[in-house]
Order: sequence, then C-alpha cells, then structure tokens
Amino acid sequence: MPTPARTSLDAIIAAAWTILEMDGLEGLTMQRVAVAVGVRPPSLYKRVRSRGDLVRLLVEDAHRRLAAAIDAAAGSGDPWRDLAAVAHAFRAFAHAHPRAYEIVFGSIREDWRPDLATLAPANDAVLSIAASLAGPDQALNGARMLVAWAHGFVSMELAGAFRLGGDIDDAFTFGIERLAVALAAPAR
Amino acid sequence: MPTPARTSLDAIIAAAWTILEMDGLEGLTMQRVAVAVGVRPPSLYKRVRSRGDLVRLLVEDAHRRLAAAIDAAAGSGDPWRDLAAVAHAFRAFAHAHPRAYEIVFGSIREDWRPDLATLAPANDAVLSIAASLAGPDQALNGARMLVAWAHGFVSMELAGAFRLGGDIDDAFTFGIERLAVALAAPAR
DNA sequence: ACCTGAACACCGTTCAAGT
DNA sequence: ACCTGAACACCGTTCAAGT
Repeated sequence: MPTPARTSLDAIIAAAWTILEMDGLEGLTMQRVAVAVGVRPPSLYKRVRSRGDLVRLLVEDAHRRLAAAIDAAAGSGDPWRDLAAVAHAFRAFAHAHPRAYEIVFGSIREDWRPDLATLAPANDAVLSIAASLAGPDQALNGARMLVAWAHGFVSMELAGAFRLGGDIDDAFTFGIERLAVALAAPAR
Repeated sequence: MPTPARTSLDAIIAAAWTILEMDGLEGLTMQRVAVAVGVRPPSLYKRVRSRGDLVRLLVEDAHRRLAAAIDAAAGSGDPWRDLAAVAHAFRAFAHAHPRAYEIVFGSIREDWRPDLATLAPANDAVLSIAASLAGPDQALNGARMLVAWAHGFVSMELAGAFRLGGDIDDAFTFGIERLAVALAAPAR
C-alpha cells in the first residue's frame, strides 16, 4: 500500500543549506538533515544516493549562484569598470555565503565537482575582461591571474589569514587597481 | 609498577604525516594512527589531547616547513629575481606536499592556527620584496597581493580548477611577470 | 511507494582495571 | 607511568519488515 511522501529533495537541500551555513561541512550529518525535514535518517536515501551525493548537489547549487552573481556584475562595456564590479561581487558573495563559497573552491573531490557548463557564464565574463585588457592572446593567462588573486584574497580573508593589521578593504582595492594595470601593460 | 613507553609524540606525528599525505584529513583517524605506531587508540591520549590537537601539531609543522622553504628561496638582493624564486618555491612546496599545503591554508579553525612567529621568516621575505617593488607605503598591500595570487593559483591548481586547457606553467610565469610590473608601476 | 527500527561497521573519547 | 578492554555517544549506510 503506497505511503504519501513525507519530504522532498528540495526540502532536504534547503535543510542542508541551513545546517551547512550554520555549522559547516562537518556539522552536516544525515541525522541532522533527517531531523530537520522530519523523517528518519534511512528515508533520506530514497532521495539522495549518499551524503557525498547530497554535498555534490550543494556544490552545484553554490556554483550556479556564484556564477550568476558574477555574470550579473559584468556587462558595463568598460573592462576596467567590469573588473572592479566582478571582483567586488565575488567578494560580496563569499562574505554573504561563506560556506557556499568554501565548498565551491574547497572541494577537491572529483565526484563533487559539477559540470563545466555551470560555471560558463562566470568564465565568459572574466575571460572577456581579461581579453579586453591583455589582448586575446593572453586572455586565458589573464583570466587565471584575476581569478587566482580574487580567490586567494577572499579565501585567506575568510580563513583569518591576514593577521598583520592594515585595512583589508584597502588591500582589496589596491589589488584590483594594480591587476588592471598589470594586465593592460605590455610585457616587460 | 611503571610500564616502558611503547611509542612517542614524534612517532605519532610521523605516522600522522604518512597517513595524511596518503588519504587526507578525513583518512587521519586515531585508530589508524594507533595501528601505525603499534598501540591501542586510547593510548594516544597520553601524548595528544585530542585528534584536533594532533592536527594542530601537523599544521604548525607544515607552517614551519613552508616558511623555511620560502625564506631559503629569497635573499638574492634583486627583488625581481626574489619574487620569481619565492613564487616558484611556494608552488614547488605545494606540489611536493599537497596535504601539508592544504592544512596550512585550509584550516579555518581558530584552535588549529599556529603562532604568528612561525610564519615570520616567510612574512618578512615577502614584505621585503613588496617594499622594494612598490615602496614602503604599499609594502603590506603589495605583499597581500602577492600571497593572495600565489595561494589562489596553487590552491586552484591542486583542486583541479583550471579546466579550460592552456599551459598552467605558462600561466604561473605570466602571473609572476605581471605582478612584478604591477607592483613596480605607479598607481594610475 | 515510502518510511521505519534494528543492525553493522565505523568514529572520538573516557575510564576503571591491569601491569 | 603507561597501556588496555569495555563502554558511551555518535557517524553513514543497508535491509527486512511494516503501512
């Protein structure tokens, strides 16, 4: 005799986000998710293959949201302005959703990595900025320099790694300005 | 009646490194460490307060080794040459000891973070390079830009995040050259 | 068709008991 | 003084049994 579904994949993902943003990956247990959606742990396996699978769904979701935020920030037509806008949007996302940011860049695991297409809008935006500033030949190198710097800065900031004082906002703005100069400058 | 010690803190740390480099943080269990040093899990708590405490010891050790590698690479007197040497030493360390690198930059946890003094040699080397290139007023901002870029690049590389093809070594060299230009250039 | 209790193989950690 | 088995409170996951 069929039993009505007592939860859903969407409810599970929503509950997982709440727990993840509160207590991080290590706090995200199947037991806590089960309690949050009102079923017993074994029932979760009707919607999700494993805990790892659930994490993969969250990583994909986070990728999509980050890509959308970056894409929305670009498009002014001025690469200098776009660079600053994208960098600030990137950092703002990380500050607003630190755990989401963390799992996007922190999950080494092959099986948690979403499709390249999910990130395509963000990739395109950054590549276009880099091509405008550094020329099409150096677009990929330039984009990698931009993303590496932005990710390194934000992840160190979130990790509390900037411990020598000074103004962090100022350091971020400094980086944006000098990066634009560096990309636009001819190689020495 | 006293019993002779059957293991030591050094043996525990050495075993932990082997396990960590092989299977990462999640593979580092007290049970596996105990087996590796030839005691039962409860005995580990005579040398180490907790698993977290053991991880903290590893993080400290990794910090020291990374700082030493960076310090050794600098000191030519030429900031352009030093910048390249330090960047390559930094990347080489990450490639040679990916898990050690990972726990140095990846551990958000307050209680795992070692003393600032452990990193002092590396901080000094990078600050000195940045001061030479960008001037003393922008030394801290410049150093933060350098470290953010290097860490972002290497961590993305280790995570397999550069997925659009192209030559990664080339992108790294490109970054070094443009960073030097960017720091040495006057603000626009 | 979905949910559940019971079970299994793991964790980290504590502690009384052994030597 | 150090080591151990047993125990506790947790994990993720499977599966037969219930509705």
